[in-house]
Amino acid sequence: MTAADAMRPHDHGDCISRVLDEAERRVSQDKVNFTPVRRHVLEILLESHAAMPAYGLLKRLDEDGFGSQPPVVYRALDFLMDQGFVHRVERLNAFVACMYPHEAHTPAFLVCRKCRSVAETRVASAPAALRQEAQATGFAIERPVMEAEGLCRDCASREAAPCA
Amino acid sequence: MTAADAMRPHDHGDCISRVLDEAERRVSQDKVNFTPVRRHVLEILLESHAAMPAYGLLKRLDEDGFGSQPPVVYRALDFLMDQGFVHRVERLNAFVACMYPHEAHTPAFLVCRKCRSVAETRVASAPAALRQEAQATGFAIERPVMEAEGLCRDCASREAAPCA
DNA sequence: GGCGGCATGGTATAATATAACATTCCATGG
DNA sequence: CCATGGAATGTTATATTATACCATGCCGCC
Repeated sequence: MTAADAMRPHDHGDCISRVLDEAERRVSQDKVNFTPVRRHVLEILLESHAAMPAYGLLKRLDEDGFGSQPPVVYRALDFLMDQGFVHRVERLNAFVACMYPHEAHTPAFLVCRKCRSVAETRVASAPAALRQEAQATGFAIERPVMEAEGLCRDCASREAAPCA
Repeated sequence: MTAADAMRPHDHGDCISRVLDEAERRVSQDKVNFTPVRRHVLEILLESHAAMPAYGLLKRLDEDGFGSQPPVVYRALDFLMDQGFVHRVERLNAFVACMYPHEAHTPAFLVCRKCRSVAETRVASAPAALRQEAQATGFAIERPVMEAEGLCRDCASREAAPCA
């Protein structure tokens, strides 16, 4: 699935089960502890390709009978990010399920400033200019952040014809 | 000045006056309104190459006799970002003075996760992979965000020899 | 059994950001 | 001259995001 695919209708059940399967596989392999809260947070995020703020997730957790306090969701998110199942979208202070949990990658996002939809794509590494600068200054890059804020196709057409 | 230079001692008064001069020039040219609060926020940010959180700036504004309420600083920052005099570092929810206010550019940052120092460099555009994805999905990129979290040279050496 | 590590539950509070409304100043046109 | 409208500011209140900290339970292991 590419980011372009994600923006079109598709069999979303597939996304969910592919990712969850991968998570389960890793659990048994790496002995990581895929507890109910953690799993549930991932499931919620997988319900859509949109980024969700921590407190949106927390509300869901509460409704679904898990804890209702901030640390609950932040702990689960920390775990899921460590495992690479979830990414943080810095521009939004929000979180998305990773669409490529089975392959190491540097994620990059297209973030619509209007509807806040998020498309994930993979890139090989940080931009060359940034890597060079890092090299020159002795800076060790650990986590590149690549995001682009803009307008998705749908919002752009709505902006062009505001009467719609 | 390159990011590498910023990380070394240098005549910092030069940085300040170069940037302020440019700001003044643009003010008269573009008829933008470089009011005292706005100017003071820029001056504070120019005091160092570090990123400063909004409430750190606000504290300074208050001490220096400008307003003490959040909107004061956020409005000034919005203005300065529109003018390209200030960038927002998403990873830190913090702000830095731009080191290249006289040239249009896409900024990119190296952000130390330990000391939170920030080095700015310029890149030509968003990474090719992201631009391609945008093209494919009809997404219009307006503001690329490129940051790399990691360890600066100083913090790395301190981490290696924690007894220091 | 006791100990250590890990996960959880929870309180409290810190840090970041915006909404909304009132006021002032001043350029511009009637 | 003065009305009017835009831009900047002042201020209150509140929303949103995040972490510090302490207590408890569970489980594997020596």
